[in-house]
This record gives sequence, structure tokens and C-alpha cells, in this order.
Amino acid sequence: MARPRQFDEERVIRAVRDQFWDAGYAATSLEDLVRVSGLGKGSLYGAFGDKHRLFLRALREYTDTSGGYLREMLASAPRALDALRAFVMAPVDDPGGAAARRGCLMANSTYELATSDPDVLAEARRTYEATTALVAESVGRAQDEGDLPRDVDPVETARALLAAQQGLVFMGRTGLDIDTLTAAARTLADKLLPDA
Amino acid sequence: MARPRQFDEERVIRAVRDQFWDAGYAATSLEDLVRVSGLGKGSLYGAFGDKHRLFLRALREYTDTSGGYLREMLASAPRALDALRAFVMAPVDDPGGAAARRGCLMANSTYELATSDPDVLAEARRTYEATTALVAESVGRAQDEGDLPRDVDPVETARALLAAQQGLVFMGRTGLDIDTLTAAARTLADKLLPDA
DNA sequence: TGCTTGGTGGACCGTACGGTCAACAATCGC
DNA sequence: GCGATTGTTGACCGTACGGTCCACCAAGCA
Repeated sequence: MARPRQFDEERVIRAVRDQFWDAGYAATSLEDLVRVSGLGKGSLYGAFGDKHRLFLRALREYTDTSGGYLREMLASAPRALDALRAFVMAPVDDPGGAAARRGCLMANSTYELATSDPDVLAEARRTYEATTALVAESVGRAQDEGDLPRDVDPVETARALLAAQQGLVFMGRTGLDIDTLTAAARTLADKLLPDA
Repeated sequence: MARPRQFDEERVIRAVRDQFWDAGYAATSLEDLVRVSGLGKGSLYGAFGDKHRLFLRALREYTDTSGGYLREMLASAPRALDALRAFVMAPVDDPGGAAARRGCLMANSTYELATSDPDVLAEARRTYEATTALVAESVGRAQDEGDLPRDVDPVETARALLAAQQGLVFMGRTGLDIDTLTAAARTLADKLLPDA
């Protein structure tokens, strides 16, 4: 072993992720990445490879973290139905609406790159499948707890809930004010999760 | 007057719009625009201004055309409820799923540019407001026709329907197969428009 | 037909980008 | 302490981009 790294890899990835989140992939220059990371170009390349690989790494960090939060949130809720409601309302869980305007890094990336970048498309599908499975499991739990009717398919319901959530994310990106957005989220949750 | 234009302005705008639609704003180069339009750089600049203004023009063409179709579709339906159902199902109205993967130019642009481009953000809000108003009007009509309960707010319902539709657009962009997407769309329509 | 006016096209320009590299610095085993 | 090894830095490079410009051209008018 020789000279050790002078930076915290996780901290750098989080800083880079935030930059991509705020500005998008194409609109983020290497100079931006150097600035937010505090590293030189050479170090960045030596540690993470080129811009594309660095982006994929940051995206993976985002999906892993988000997936972890979701898993925990769904698992820790006393009643699954409440967790599902919180899942739909997640895009508006932010007083000032700043998070709503920022949106979801995975959705932003899908819209910007999915047509041209197979790696991003694959990550999108992977995340989508994993989220659907997690939500479907909670739908099943809500059925077991008597809060949702037995005759609906958990996976179908999970896909509908995910679509509703992502639709709210989109409306947040258009700059819709947080109160109106919250009302829309409530309407969707009430209709899709009738017994709440 | 001197030498007249040798191209059809509308045709050029549509070609440019399709290019931006397929590749996005940043990923479309001036060379691409020259290729799909058949014009030289000078002509393009002389007729439409720079890349940004040309993009806004193409985006406006898209929103005007889409808005026109929507207005017509909603107005011509014998029962408003059927039209609302068609509105939600629109993202999957495409046998091969190609249109679903392409998504909606306005949504694509919002995700790519709304944070940094005030003009695009304004166009997004304008389109969003107009669509909400059109859909809300049809919700009111469906209430008058006895197909939707009287106690729901038309504008709230319209926003929920729009969110559901845009959520489906997102799922289409992730490459979800058209059959699964159609099933999700049906679930959403059934829940949000109960008496269909 | 020659003059004027606006359209056309592509050569050309400055710049900012992603990426490379070589010189230097810091740590470890010996 | 010294060499080996790896990390760090920023100057540097080639390229592709958006945008400009100018020489040429076609139509209308006298």
C-alpha cells in the first residue's frame, strides 16, 4: 500500500449525486463535478472512471438509499394501509415544496437518458420492479389485516399506486404549489386505497 | 418582395419537433436539426432564430396540437365518462408500445429543462392548467350525465386523472411492456372513474 | 434586362467540453 | 531514510458544439 485516499468516497458520491439531481446529466460539466467533490479531475477519473460511470455510481447510490428507506418505512408501519398511503403521499412530504420541484433522480434520469442509455434504462427497470414488489407485498399485508378487499391483485394495485406517485412527482416538477399538490395526492390516495 | 421561401414552415417545425422528441434538447445538435429539416444553418437561423427559440416553437406546436386533439376528443364523445376513460388510457393507445416509450414531449422537456429554463417551465404550467381545465369541464359533464357522483370536486378529480395519466407515461418510458401498462391503466381508470 | 431584395448554404470561428498526462506528494515496507 | 507505489493536481489536448458571415442565387419590378 502507498499513499491513502484523502477523501471519503461516500461523501463524494453523495455530493456528485446532488449535483446530477439538481442539474441533470448533460447539464452537469466535469468542472461542476470537480467543484462539488473537491477533487481534481485526475483523482475523480482514477477513483471512479469517466463521467458516465460516475453518474451510474451516483444513480445506484440514490436507488439503493431510496429503496432502503422505502423498505424500512413499509416494514415498520403498524398497519400496511397507512404505509401505502404514505408511499403515495411521499412526493408532497415536504413543507416548502423544494423537494417536489427537485423530483426523483431516477425519474429525471429516465426521462433524460432512457432512450439513449441502456444502463440507465436497465437501472430504471430494476428499480421499478423492486419497488413494485415491495409495494405489492404491503398490499398483501393490508389485505391480511382486513384493510383492503381480497379481490384485487396486489401487483396490479402496486403498479397503480406507483403510477399515481410518479404522476404526482411530475406535477411537482411543473412547479405546482405544494398545497394543490397535496390535495391531489390525497384524492389519489382516497380513491386507490378506499378504506383509509 | 424578393426570393420566396423554398420550404414549408409547418413541415420543418414538425420534423424538428420529432427530432427533439426522440433525442431530447441537449442531445440534439444543430447538425441534427439541419439534417431533419433539410435546410442550411443560415436558413434555420434566419427563419426561426437560435436553437432555443426553435425548440420553444416546436414545443408550442406540440402542445397546441395535443391540446386540440384533447379538446376535440372530449367534446365529441357522446358520454363524457367514456372520454375521461380514454384520456387516462391515452398513453397505452398504441399497439406496439413505441409511442409509450417515446412518451410526451412536454413531460420529457419538463424533466430535462424545467429547473433551468423558465420558458419551458412556463409552457409546462400553461399546458398543465389548460389540460386540467379541459378535463374538469368533462368531469362536470359526466356529473350532469349522472355517470359520476355529485359530491366530488371536478378540478380535484381532473388533477388526479392527469397525475394518473402522467404516471402511466412515466412507466411507459421505463420500457414496461404494453400489456402490463394497459392493465395498470385499466386499474387506474376503474378506481378513479368508478362507474365506468 | 439589369437592379434590388431577401433566401440559401456551407465555410468558418471561438469556446467549452470530456478526457489525458506528467510532475509532484504522501505513505509504507524494509 | 530510501525506494516503490499510489494519490493528487492542473495544465494541456482534440473535438464537437452553437452560432456567424459572406458569397451566391432566385424572384419581382422597372
